[in-house]
Amino acid sequence: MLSLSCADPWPEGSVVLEEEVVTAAAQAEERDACISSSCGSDNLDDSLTSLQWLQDFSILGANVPQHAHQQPHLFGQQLGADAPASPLAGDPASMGMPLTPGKPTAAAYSRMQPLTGVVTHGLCPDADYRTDARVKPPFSYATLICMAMQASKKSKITLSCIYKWITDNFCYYRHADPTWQNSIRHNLSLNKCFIKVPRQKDEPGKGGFWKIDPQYAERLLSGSYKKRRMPPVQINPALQSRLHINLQPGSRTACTLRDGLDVSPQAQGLKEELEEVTIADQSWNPRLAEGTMLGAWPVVRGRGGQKRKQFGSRGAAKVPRCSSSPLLCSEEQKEVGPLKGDFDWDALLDSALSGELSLDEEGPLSPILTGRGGQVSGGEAPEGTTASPRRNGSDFDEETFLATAFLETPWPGEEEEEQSQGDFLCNSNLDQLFDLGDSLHPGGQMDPLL
DNA sequence: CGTTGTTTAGTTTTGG
DNA sequence: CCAAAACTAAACAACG
Repeated sequence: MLSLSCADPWPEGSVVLEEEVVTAAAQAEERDACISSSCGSDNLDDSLTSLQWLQDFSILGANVPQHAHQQPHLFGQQLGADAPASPLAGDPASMGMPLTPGKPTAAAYSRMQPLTGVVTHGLCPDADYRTDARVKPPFSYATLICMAMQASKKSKITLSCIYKWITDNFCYYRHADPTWQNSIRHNLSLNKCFIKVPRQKDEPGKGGFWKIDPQYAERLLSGSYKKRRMPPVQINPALQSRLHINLQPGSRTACTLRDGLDVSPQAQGLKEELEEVTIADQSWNPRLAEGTMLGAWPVVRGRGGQKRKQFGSRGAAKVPRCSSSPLLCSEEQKEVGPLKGDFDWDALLDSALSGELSLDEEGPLSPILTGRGGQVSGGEAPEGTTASPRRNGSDFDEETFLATAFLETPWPGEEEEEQSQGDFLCNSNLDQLFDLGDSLHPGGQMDPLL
């Protein structure tokens, strides 16, 4: 019943490395990072950073042909289609938005698509989630949250930062009904993968921080994941109605990648899956797609959300359509900095794992057993033992696992944080991870545990 | 008052 | 067909 309510797939106790101690230093660090990012004055260089990232990414992809198909080029988009010079050119509403510079923004992903393995041919080149408000990103909320977390380069970020990252990187959400934020919050609260890190009393600002529960990152390595494809592309109803967009269902999304998918052997197997997945439209890395629960969307999903609910009931007014929105307080604006669109699953995982190993950003901390429940700031009995029925995260793990897979190599240029977060997932480890992944999905089969 | 966080409940989609 | 997962909606409390 609950969206993320699946019982904890992993019975083991949850070992949350870090106590919910948000040290002043950590906070300062976070702020600093934020300041130097999208919210900062240097954000004007968004395009440049994005390109830099893109380039780095492509290079990485090239270096790792074996896992090329794992590259996050899910954002089908033609290279260059989205001129970095105009980050949100396609989104009038986003004009002036301090796009999170550099790093894998949605657009960046789309841009690099052609540079990455498997899904580089005949894939849906039109979808640019960063600028196209009509297409709902194929990411689950959990994935979006994780992406934001990863992008922040910090193991923990605020809710507002998550909002910001999402709105900055996904045009759809800038125009979508604000209810998605409710879903984000719901996800954070419900998903076992996310841990709430209370804000220190002396720390100004509202709400706490959120981080990924290391135990889930760890479990990613165990291949404990299932797959589930995301629903079909959803046209932003709000935007659509607002702009009276003349959508041509299928035109944008109806693309196949059946042609020219000659990649690694593994890709072969994936290809089938891919076809299955992309047959409908969305085209991107099958693996990533699955990992992130992207997957094809067979049909335009005219989902119930709006069906059941009346817009404007109560959320309509609270959502900022633009990153500079009132959604964020000055402090939070800064926090968003690190979000720069930096999306490195490796780092994310690394961070999480490191955290578990007391390598969390907040400094060496002794691993602390804590229950997941955000409230649990201290140590609580391993929740994993008592699989909370309301907790879910299986897919998240899957997503993270897979997402991490393609990002086997750290982003060049991301050194700073990466290093600070430890090298737990060094190449060797990643290799293992990938090996596991491969072994788990022979022939494209993604359900080792199923 | 708005944001944040929790919780409950219903709907839709997907995979087995 | 069923269960699980993902999503949506909404009520409500706490907090700044």
